[in-house]
Amino acid sequence: MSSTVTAATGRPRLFDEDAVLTELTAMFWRQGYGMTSMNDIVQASGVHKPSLYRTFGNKEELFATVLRRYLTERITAFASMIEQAGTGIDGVHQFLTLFEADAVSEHGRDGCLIVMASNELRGSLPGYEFASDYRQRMGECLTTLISQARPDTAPDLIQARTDLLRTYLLGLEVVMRSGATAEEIHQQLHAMHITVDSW
Amino acid sequence: MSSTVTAATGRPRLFDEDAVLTELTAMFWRQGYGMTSMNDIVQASGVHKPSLYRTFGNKEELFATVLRRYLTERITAFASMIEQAGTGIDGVHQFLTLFEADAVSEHGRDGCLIVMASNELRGSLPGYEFASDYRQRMGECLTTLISQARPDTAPDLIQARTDLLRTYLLGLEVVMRSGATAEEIHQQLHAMHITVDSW
DNA sequence: ACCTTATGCTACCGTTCGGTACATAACGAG
DNA sequence: CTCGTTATGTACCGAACGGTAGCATAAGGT
Repeated sequence: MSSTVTAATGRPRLFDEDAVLTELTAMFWRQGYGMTSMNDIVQASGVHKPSLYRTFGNKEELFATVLRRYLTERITAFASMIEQAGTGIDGVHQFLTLFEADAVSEHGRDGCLIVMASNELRGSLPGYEFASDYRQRMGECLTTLISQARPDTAPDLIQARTDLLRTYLLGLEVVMRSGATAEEIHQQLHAMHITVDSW
Repeated sequence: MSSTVTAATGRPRLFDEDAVLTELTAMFWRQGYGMTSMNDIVQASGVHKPSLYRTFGNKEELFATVLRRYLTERITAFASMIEQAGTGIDGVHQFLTLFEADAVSEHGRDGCLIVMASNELRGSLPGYEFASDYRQRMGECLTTLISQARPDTAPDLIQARTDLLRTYLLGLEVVMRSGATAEEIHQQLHAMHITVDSW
């Protein structure tokens, strides 16, 4: 008897599932959920509708898959920035600079997909439940960063600084998506650099 | 020959245009633009479709009207909060408390309509150009508040504090819309209270 | 009274939406 | 070679979308 893995018989699929998800992530990110039709998705992915439905379920499940994938990648990138930034107060400044570089990039201009989804969709659709998860994971990363900046800070204060920085960054993602220039984003971050100096 | 002003003859309309706009504002605010159909609008307003189109144009123009109206009301409410809050650092704390009271209200849970619109729609539709206007007017109000808090502060620092507070409040509106509890919002604002104390 | 103007309302338009039947093509297993 | 399985692609479905034509009617002005 073979293992529990069933043999993958039948015609192999011609498209790369991961590449398709990457393409569709960019599209949802740009246009939002409601403004992206299944025909748009077919055209962008090059995969015909029945194959999409067989592979990803319906539009809603497809979007949930995209969001899940985006969330893990985003948090990974976030953690990577914090690791790169190093420790001490300079680490926080470094992190803000890394965040800015990401913010003014091509995708950065579109803000955050999770923030966009939680703003557009309420309850009845996916994207909503991802927002609190995103906030929490973001908070864990920032707590690490802030703890390393001033190791002997009281936990309450670390928590407060984490909340401040996190909510501020969420606001910045809104600003980014609403069409701010690179200079404007730079100026916004300057305000946070000054605040960090008082920590 | 009469004057250039044409006489307003004919049957007067039966519905209150302003009341309808109020109702539709709440609806768009809850559901977003894309998720609100014209049939939803007909049902919510009690006005039939042809009357709506005659009065407000098409769906897009109707939404623009709603946004414009919301923007002025929102800024007025914002300025009113700042006026109520008074001067000094206590004034800033007062303002944050007033903001919190508004945030946990029924409409407050839906965040900000402008933020929602600028997140959902990009360029091709209204809501986008309102975002920068909203940010600027919000900034003017906050500059007043912050200038009154510490009258002898350098303009650069006032600008930085304005940027920080404004972007933070935008982030808070995202948090509000993504389903945060009243306690969570209170905790978030605590972080800003602490920061304000260092000003 | 009469004409003008705008109304409420029904029914409908063409288009696009998300989602599917169906026939066929490419594999592995016997 | 045949059979079962899974993918592909065309063509299509009913429903919902935003938007309108048309008509009887109600409220002015003169």
